[in-house]
Amino acid sequence: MKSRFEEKREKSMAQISAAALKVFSEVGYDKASIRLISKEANVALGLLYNYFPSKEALLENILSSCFGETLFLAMPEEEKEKLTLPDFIRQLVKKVKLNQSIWKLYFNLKFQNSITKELEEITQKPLQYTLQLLEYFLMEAAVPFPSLEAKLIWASLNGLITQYILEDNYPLDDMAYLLISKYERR
Amino acid sequence: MKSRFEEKREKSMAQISAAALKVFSEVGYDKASIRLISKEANVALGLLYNYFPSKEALLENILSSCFGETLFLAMPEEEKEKLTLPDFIRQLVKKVKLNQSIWKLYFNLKFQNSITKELEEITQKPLQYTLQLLEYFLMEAAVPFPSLEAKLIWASLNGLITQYILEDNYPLDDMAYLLISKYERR
Amino acid sequence: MKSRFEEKREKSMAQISAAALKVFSEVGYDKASIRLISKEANVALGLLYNYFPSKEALLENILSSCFGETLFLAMPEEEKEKLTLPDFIRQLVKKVKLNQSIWKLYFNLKFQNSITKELEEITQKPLQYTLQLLEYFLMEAAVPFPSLEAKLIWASLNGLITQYILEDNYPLDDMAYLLISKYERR
Amino acid sequence: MKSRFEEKREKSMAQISAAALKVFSEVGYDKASIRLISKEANVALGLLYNYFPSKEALLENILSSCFGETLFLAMPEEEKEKLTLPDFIRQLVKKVKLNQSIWKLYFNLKFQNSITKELEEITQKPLQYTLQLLEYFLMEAAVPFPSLEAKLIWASLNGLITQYILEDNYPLDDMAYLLISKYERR
DNA sequence: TATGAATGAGGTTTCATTCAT
DNA sequence: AATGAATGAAACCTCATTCAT
Repeated sequence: MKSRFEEKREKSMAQISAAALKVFSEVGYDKASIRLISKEANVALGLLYNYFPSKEALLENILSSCFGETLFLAMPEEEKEKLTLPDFIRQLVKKVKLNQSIWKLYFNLKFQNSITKELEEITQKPLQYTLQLLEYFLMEAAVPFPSLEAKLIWASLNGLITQYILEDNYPLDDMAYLLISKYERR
Repeated sequence: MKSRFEEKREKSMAQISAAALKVFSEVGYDKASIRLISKEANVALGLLYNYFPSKEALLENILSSCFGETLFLAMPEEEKEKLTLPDFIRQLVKKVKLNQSIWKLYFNLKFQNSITKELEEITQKPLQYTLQLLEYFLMEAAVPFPSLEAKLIWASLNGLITQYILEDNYPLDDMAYLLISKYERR
Repeated sequence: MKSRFEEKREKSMAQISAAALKVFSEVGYDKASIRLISKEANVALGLLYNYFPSKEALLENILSSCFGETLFLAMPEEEKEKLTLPDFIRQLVKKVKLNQSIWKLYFNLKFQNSITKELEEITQKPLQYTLQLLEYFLMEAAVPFPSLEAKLIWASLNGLITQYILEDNYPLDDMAYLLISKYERR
Repeated sequence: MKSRFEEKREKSMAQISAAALKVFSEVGYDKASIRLISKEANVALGLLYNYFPSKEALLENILSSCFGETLFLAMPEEEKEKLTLPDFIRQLVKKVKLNQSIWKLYFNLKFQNSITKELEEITQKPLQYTLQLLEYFLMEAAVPFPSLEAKLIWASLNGLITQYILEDNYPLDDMAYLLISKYERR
């Protein structure tokens, strides 16, 4: 059973993390001041430091707890075998739509050279895993140059995601459908 | 004929702009301090303010003088008619390789919500023009859904560009070739 | 007979006081955070404020309960008459060795101008008493300039104590012996 | 010839250093806020960081430029040979009177455990040199246990200095005379 | 034109203290 | 009595910008 304090802790941590993710993704990690985050979280300026030793640690915590899930890292082996490329894309799109903030934050960090070694470790694994998954699908489908082709699909998906993130009303579903159609019958 | 002062002005402005673009793209706009820029430009700390009223104005100047050229805004109408999609992609790739910094800066700003209305105006026109160009090619080639398809190609190209910018030794040429091959004979 | 609550009170107060003295003397009063003190005392962060209204009050309590004893304030008049200067020095040295922390804290406060009027009152009396004691010894021994001489001995002792506190393996006993030898046969 | 800027630099650095030494010695290094120092120096809050990379660097600069001189480190060898113990003490006293602040700061740091390795290096050399000088005098004068005796004199002098620093109207000259008299005719 | 010293608002972080439980 | 989450003032430090020379 959770103690009274544990509950408060978790509630506050969740509030702060959520607020931080929101602010990080909205204005960028660097411009997201602690003041702004705490205001967004409706907590006092210094409370953040009860839970996270630094702004950077807060970032790492958010990424490590969220980023992997937005890709397919957690998927069990047996499900992977049943998945097809179209499924994969459709599911990825669904996940992206639910996790716009984390994707925006990720690209923000990338284009800011703010990815430290710790963050690199957190983000690299799911990304590589995704690429391997793509290669696997293409090999199964006997597509030529499966590795190169996987890279292309991944780049295209990345492009779609960034457009979707940056542009209001981007027709992500249509685009995904179009992309899928290119790889369906081979 | 340019006066001696004008020459000095232009030399200093060029030095500062070049240094600023370099630093902006390397560390990101926000983390690029005026001190760092002036050091990189080998000029005094305050000189920048003789030419640009603010850091943001400097950014605008850089983007407005460089960004359009990296796309096809300056291309005359008659050349446009001779261009084909594969040509377009190849040339775009070439331009991207020569202008990595400006692209990196552009994405940096985008993912930071640092694009003000002024910057939006500067960057939007070339981008829309590019999309129109793509649509034009696809209509010429009688591709179905030319508008949607143009969007997809553009997203894919964006994806390739971001990968190229962020990853060492990304095989951009191979990827571009693969992308082209998908649209060549239809 | 003490109630259960009183026992708890006293135990907690003692724990906190002991921990505070340790931490104060180790890192200095200013840098000794309440968090560190409570951790050292194995009590909750806020418990301290059940017993002491402020950090400063805690300090005052510690000094007023310890500082006097490390000098000879508590000594009864009849013992004082039997004491000689060598005895006094030997006993002082012994006390200093047992109370390094309190001495270190005292000097820490002194050199920080953190001695408030309240603390001044607490510390001044034992120190003056000690000086009077020294004068008394010297007058008994018919030393010329007993008052000035007392000041010199006290300064020398202070010097020895600070060296002992600040330097590992300082030969305090040898030094005290040497000092005694200067005043023994007169 | 000094440039306009060099002059300003030096003037500001001197102002800041002087103010810092004053404030450090008055309230202690830790409690001496940058705000207070800049107010005392009549400069803006941030100017300090044009000249010193950090508060600690400012401290090091002050100590390394002042501390050595307050002892006898700079004294040439031939003068050292002409010096006697009484001379030494008299001169030391004179120097202490002129450099109360630096001495107070030194003790403040010592009793705060704020002496870093860099500061240790800066202060240790002059102190050791002083002790060696004392030993030299005592050996010349054929005093028994010259090394121990040097330590005692040094401790006594330290004691006198601290009393002088901490107490208004402490009769330092009289005390020094008395101390000298103990070592004069041997 | 060019210099860099100077300014002060605002960044991240610490910490004495309060208070609901 | 005891807990530790919560508060916000104030610490050190950075940096865009101004300005006298």
